Amino acid sequence: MVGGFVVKLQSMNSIISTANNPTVVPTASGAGVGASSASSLNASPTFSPLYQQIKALITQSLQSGEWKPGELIPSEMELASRFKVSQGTVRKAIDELSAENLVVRRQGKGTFVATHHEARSQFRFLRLAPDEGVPHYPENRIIEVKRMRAPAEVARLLDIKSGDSVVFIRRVQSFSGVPTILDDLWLPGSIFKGLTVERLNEYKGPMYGLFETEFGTHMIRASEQIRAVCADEAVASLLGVGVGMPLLNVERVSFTYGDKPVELRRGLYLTLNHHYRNELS
Amino acid sequence: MVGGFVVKLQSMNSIISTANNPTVVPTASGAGVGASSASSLNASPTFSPLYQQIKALITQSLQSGEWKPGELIPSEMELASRFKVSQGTVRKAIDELSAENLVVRRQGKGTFVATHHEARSQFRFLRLAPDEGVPHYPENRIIEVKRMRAPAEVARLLDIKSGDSVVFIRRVQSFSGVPTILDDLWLPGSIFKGLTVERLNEYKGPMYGLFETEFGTHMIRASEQIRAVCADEAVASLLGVGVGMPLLNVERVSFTYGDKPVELRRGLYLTLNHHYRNELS
DNA sequence: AAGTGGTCTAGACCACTTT
DNA sequence: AAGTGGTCTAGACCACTTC
Repeated sequence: MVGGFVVKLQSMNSIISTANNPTVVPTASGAGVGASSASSLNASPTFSPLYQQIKALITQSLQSGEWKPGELIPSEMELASRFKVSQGTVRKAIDELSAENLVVRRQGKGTFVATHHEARSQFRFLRLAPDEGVPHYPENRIIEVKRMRAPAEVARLLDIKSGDSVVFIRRVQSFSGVPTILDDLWLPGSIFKGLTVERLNEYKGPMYGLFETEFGTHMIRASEQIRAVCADEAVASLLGVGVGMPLLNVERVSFTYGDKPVELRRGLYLTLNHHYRNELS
Repeated sequence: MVGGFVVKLQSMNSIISTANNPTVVPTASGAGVGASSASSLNASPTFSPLYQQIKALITQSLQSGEWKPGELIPSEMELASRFKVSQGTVRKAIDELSAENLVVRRQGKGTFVATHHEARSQFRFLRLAPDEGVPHYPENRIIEVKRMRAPAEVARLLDIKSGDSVVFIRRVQSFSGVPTILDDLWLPGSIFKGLTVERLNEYKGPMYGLFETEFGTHMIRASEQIRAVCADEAVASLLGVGVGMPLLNVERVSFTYGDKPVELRRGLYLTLNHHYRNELS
């Protein structure tokens, strides 16, 4: 990435009225971004503010891997000169990226690409907390890893074709030795080639860290649906509880850049001594 | 509120060093920002940035009822001149208040105090969504309203004394005629005087709207803990399901300005055709 | 001392709403 | 036309980190 490709305008009107310019105005060195075509007939093409365009450009660099998780990105001043905009505009773009947890600012040091290898955001995606005491990370036990063909429902949620290869993982997580979470995961086979039970067991730390480091896939957000269910025989046996024990059924779809789904997870949570915490604001 | 009492500085150092000023300095005419200097002793009492102080002042006006829910607050320019700071600083303060849903900006019209009487934020605190189709608001049936003395646990969560008066409400909410939510609520008696089953039944719309309008208490955030339980006989009967049916147990504490708890709610959700939705980001 | 992000200001113009 | 919030710029200084 060298030249800034940015459209400096806030609305279509200004351009049109000023002169008979095309709907897109290139800045010093480039053609426009978000410049929806140079069509003469424009049915309200909705332009973004400059900082939104800058934000999109930065996000592209994150997605393309130009800057990898944990790495330092260019300073605001440097990005400003690269994109030929003011530092304040870059700042506003990064403000939003920071609010969305895509990057992390550190005063005096710079702005870093967010990573799952940090205690800071360790509990962002682990919502099960103990009723008493402080949260801590569970122990991991991999039950099964296999490749299979995606059932229709799994394929639909992962946005792949039914029958496409997926990696299936079953694991049990325990707190202080007490089995509490039974997770079933389905991962797109095209992304997670070579994922084995050995690699999963070798890896200490959060699984999203492994996804990030070993498979170049950084998860940035997830959507969950929660229901109450009863343990059947198989589940009860794995969690060491009686059949019929009420459990939280947490179905999660995780996304990477560009709203691309990269994980489907079905968790069964035992909530005798833990609870799913949620802040509504 | 007339004069702005605002400390224009970013750290304690500047104050102490400049002179033997008190820790708070009124800004008659806008003394210099960040009058830097060398300090003799840094006790590190952590000063807030100017915009945080402005934010706190605005929040006070919200809390005191100077501006009521739904009302227009003074424009950014007016607040800037009132507090003797720049418009940009007021803007940054309001940016955060807006992000926290305490106020709502409307371009061209002004900034309004957030209210629960709006379709916009109707589903902010109703997280149960249908598995199929679009979300809609449930019908309400009040089962019981009574005053009682707060049990120890209820008192603890509401931050009142055990035995203090509380209003207890039980209601069932239905979607398309199907009973789905059984709510038990405990409200501090000191705030909710004169709350009767008639008033609850008269009132159409979200209960937080009634709290806001009739009792001057605006709920701004809530904390939930979710568990899986099984329906006992009483619950099963009210929800029209069999004993042992798994249900979500959602325990909520709601807060108004100043992190003051104003509601304790225990909801039991039937999740056969609905789910609790949650976005992790 | 130099470089980074964080705060504050001042001014310009745009987009939207109401008068 | 006037007033509001929204965007963009430019410059100053502060706080923090590293050299």
